[in-house]
Amino acid sequence: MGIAERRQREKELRREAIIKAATEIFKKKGLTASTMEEIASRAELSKATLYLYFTNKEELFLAVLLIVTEVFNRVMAAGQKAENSEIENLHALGRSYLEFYKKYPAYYKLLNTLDPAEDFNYSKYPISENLVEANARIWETVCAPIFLGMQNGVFKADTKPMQVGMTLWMGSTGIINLMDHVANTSHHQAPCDLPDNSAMKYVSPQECEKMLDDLWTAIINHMTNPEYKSR
Amino acid sequence: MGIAERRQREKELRREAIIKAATEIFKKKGLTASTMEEIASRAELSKATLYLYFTNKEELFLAVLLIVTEVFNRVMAAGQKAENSEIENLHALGRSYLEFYKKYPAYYKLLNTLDPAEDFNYSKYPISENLVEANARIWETVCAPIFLGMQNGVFKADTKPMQVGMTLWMGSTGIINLMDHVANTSHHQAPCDLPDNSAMKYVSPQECEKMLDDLWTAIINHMTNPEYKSR
Amino acid sequence: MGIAERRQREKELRREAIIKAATEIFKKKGLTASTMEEIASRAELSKATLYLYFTNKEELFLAVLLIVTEVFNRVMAAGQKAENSEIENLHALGRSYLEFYKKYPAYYKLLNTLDPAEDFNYSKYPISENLVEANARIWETVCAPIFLGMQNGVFKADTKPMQVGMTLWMGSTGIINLMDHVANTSHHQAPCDLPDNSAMKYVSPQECEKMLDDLWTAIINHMTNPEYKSR
Amino acid sequence: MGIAERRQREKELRREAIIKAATEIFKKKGLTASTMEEIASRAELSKATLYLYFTNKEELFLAVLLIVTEVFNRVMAAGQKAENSEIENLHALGRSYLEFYKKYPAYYKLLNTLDPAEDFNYSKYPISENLVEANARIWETVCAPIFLGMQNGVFKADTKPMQVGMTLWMGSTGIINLMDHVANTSHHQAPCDLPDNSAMKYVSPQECEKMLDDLWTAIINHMTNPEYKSR
DNA sequence: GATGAATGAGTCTTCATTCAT
DNA sequence: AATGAATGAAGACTCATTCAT
Repeated sequence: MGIAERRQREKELRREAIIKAATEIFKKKGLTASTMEEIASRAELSKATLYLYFTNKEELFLAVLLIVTEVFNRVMAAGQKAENSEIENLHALGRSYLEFYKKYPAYYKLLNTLDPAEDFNYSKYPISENLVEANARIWETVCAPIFLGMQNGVFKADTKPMQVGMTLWMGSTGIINLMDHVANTSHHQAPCDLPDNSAMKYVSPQECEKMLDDLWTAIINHMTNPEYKSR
Repeated sequence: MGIAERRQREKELRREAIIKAATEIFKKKGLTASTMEEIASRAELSKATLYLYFTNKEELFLAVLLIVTEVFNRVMAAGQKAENSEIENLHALGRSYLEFYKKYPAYYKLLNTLDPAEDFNYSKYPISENLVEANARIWETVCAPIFLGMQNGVFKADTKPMQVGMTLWMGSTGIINLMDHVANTSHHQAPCDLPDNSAMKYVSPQECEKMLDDLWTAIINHMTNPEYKSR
Repeated sequence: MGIAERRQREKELRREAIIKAATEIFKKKGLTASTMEEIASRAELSKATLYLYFTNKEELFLAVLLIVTEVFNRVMAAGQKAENSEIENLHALGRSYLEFYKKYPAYYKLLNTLDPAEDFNYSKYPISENLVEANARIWETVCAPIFLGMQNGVFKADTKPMQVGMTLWMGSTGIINLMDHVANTSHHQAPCDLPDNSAMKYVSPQECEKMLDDLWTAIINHMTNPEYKSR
Repeated sequence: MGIAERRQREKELRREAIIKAATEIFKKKGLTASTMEEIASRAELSKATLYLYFTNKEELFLAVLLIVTEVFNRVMAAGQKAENSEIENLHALGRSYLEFYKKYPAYYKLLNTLDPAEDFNYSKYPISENLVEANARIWETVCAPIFLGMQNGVFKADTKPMQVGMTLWMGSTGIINLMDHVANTSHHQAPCDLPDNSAMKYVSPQECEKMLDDLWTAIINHMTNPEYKSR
């Protein structure tokens, strides 16, 4: 009995190893420029082996995307606690997003910089359904505290959940992109001629985190009914 | 005007035609997936001709990027007027960014969704210096009113220009991305199960524009000294 | 009967199952285009198992050919009866050939439409000797009544057995091919513009059988000494 | 003006060179086992060049088939003369077939031993229409004298043109195959144990030709009205 | 004995780039 | 200056075959 199970587990592990390798390569080069050869070599497997686990490059890409999205969901959901206030849970989402970026930078990058692959027909692959479902779950997680808050009267009645959700989302993404940019280019020359007190030239990661916090605070504050405002 | 000059002008026109064609293709497919064949055919030229104007695909890509950046600079600068207040000029930057997106969607997309081409060694190409320079000019344009405002006492002394600039930048990008996303997917189903008053389900482009305006207002307000605040 | 014997028998059965599966696939796609994967799957075995019974694809192909040839021999021989006249036995060969086609269409096809695989060095495989031997037996069967008839004075003394044999052979093959062609294409449109009485457009299988009979009759008649002619 | 024409002509020549090379390879190995590499190398061109002239291997194969069929048509039609009797023209068809085999053995082989490529969807390629048309023309050529002869009362009224045509066809093919077989194996050992007067062992090419002639004579005679019979 | 898993060696096809005209 | 033609160098994907269990 144990043998079959071990086999199964090993197979699962190998699948994950491939996905891990693929994640790195896809992150670096995008779908088109990544080669199965390179992914295989990074996974220390032969090219042909990849095809035992995935029908082709596109499907492997979707598998990667699915894992990334699921991990993302997990991280986001982990911060949500039923016993916390909606406001607290919303703030937690922001922190979780940041945490996700820090813990899985490759995943973050992949999620936010796909190449524009116009002819890629996702829907051809069964796995794409899981992906769509996982994406929907993201939105549910993000919007849940907003809805709850509206029902409980914490947030204003005219709040538009999707709008708020997207704003938080995109805004956070913008700032985290900034943080990432800063992290990766601090050793380059200054992008423009600034006055001499170069202390102000750059935004530190810490400052970015603060900006992120500010953004969420501002937006949440904006839709919170006065009697629930804390800060 | 002599023959040589006409020749020169025709050559310039052809170069631009190539860049125009390349822009469309690169936008649709990114650097790697675009082919010289397709670009040539769109420009109604032979593949070989492209190589008379650009040494290779990478250089053509940089040329496209340079044009895009320059147009962007032009649009951003066009809204700045010496006779206007710094606050007014800052707001104008936000409006110009939006205008750029609307007028040159292909350029906008290119500027914001490059594929991650790690091996692409820009610096190999002389043209990359122009690009770096053009990028620097963006920052100068964006930061100029902030600096000026600080010197004039309109903005708080502890304002960090780059930080503010980047926040405006990334935040705006986030919202415009959102708007673009909305524009391209408004016919799809709701991404999650929302309550029945579906009026609030989607963010309209108009709402996005408002969000953008709010963002700028909030940030500018934040750093403006009380005595200069208008709204 | 002991375990070893049962084992032996099971092994034989499995071998035959593989050959059966392979026959179908080879018939459909020829040697090169057939894959071990497909054969294995049709035999409901794993690919690796095939290699327990055959050293490689080529040898499996030869094994199939050998079986086919042996079955062919069996069918041809089955119609021959020592008590019958040579003329009767010759006619029986023609009927047997037709019977073989009808009973084992896949075998027939395989025997008559091999792909031209020039590099395939049969002689490398021991089994090829059996095959050569089996092929020789075909000729013996076919030529035997001719020789006998010549010895008995039934057939003319200047008859050339091989020539007659081959003529019968190839002629029959031609007609059976025709029959097969007709069977597989009767639903298509007429291959050329024929006059309206389309009754004559096609050759029915029955007509083909008649043609076959006529061919044999004509050839046999041709070499039969007048005093033995029956029809 | 001359330049463009020369270009055009050279291009046509190159196309033919590729088809020539492909014919040889396809004849030897069939569609599946032939490689573009080998064809290219035989044509003394690079692999990629083949793709300038044909969209893929299948289309190249069809192009080869089309050429072969057209040459065949040409050879068959060349023997037909309006001033000759229908009987004479029918005989000429048989001679032309033999001539085709002798002059273009590779073509003959290709036409008669295609591999069974079940999934090959010919109709996908525009060129397949030409092929279908060329095939139809074969039948028209073969059947024309039969029809004419029937109209003129030379052949019996109950003659079935297609049946006769196919019989001639397949019968001839059978005999020519035999001839080819003989030609290619005369150096092998005897396929069976024949008596010592081995003079009768083999059918000489000349004998084959005689057989062929006999076949046609027999069939034509069979359907000819008595008053027109010559031999 | 049977098989799941792995892979080396291709094979088709594409494409950036060069070159003769 | 422009281009048709040619090709070397990849890259996705396949498959016969091996091997550890």
